[in-house]
Amino acid sequence: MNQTQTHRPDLMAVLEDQGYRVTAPRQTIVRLLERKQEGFTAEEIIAELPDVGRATVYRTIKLLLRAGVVCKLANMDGAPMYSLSRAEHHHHTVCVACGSVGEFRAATVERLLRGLADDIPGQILGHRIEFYITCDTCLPAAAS
Amino acid sequence: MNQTQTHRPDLMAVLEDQGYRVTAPRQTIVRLLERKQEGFTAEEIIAELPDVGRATVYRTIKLLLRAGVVCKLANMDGAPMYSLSRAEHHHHTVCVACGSVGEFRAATVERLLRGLADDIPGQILGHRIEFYITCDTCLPAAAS
DNA sequence: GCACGTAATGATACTGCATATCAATGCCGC
DNA sequence: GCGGCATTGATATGCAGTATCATTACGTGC
Repeated sequence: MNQTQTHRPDLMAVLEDQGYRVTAPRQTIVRLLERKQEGFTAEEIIAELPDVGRATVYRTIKLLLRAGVVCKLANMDGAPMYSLSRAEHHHHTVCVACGSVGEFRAATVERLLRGLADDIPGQILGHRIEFYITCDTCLPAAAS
Repeated sequence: MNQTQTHRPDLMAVLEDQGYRVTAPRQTIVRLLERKQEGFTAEEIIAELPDVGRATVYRTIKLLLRAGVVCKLANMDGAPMYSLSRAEHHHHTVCVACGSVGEFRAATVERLLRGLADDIPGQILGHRIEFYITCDTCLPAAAS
């Protein structure tokens, strides 16, 4: 539950472990992502890397998604965004002001999920839980 | 927590209350929506109502969204869908097999939200909670 | 060190979902 | 009946993402 703790994985190594080649475009993308503190959109990455084709950007993001080191989420409007993930199973907080994405894995959530199994008819396959916040850093500015 | 209980609002009356005109296209759309048992997509509505322009369908859905009688949600793949809403504040279960949307408002969820306020840095503005399930009706078929 | 096969790339086109534009129409009050 | 605003729908556009496909790069076996 510490938002500032950043265990940043070596994304390229992750891809390599999965048997993918280390190529120049992939390294370019991955290096950019590793520097991102906030959530990001695919189009943003594409714009920042004019020398890499859009297909490659989307492909690489998809590889990272499958590898579990990147998460796809949505901002409050439902627009898609991505964020690096550090923990295994977690949920997200998205600051509507600065776009920073936090992860939390409160024990209460997991307890809730177990309790809810009785409340929900049928078999639970998956869930989506996201919180939209004004983060501590943005709160002072928002108050003005 | 009763999925089959359907208090179906008169959608046209809702729009009228907000000061919008009762027009033929809007009535056509609204009548179709009122018959929907499952979640639906905008394109589905557009396809079923060839005489109504797509802009009008999207516009009407947006009016209903703002009025709070329709909810926008996402299926497990993240594809957007809509559903009529009956209760005030609730969350959704989406059956991945038949697309039926259930609402639940388990007390545990609200308790969770209050407890989480301490865990999450900053001020919570909103959240998104969706469960993807195989509903009781589809379970037998899924087992085969 | 070369040839072959597969992985990867990127230009382009396309799909799905949704909004913007805008001229035409319709309804309402006066 | 007229002036004005709400509404409509055809069309264009935008955004997110995938499909296609010819070309290039890589790595492995020989």
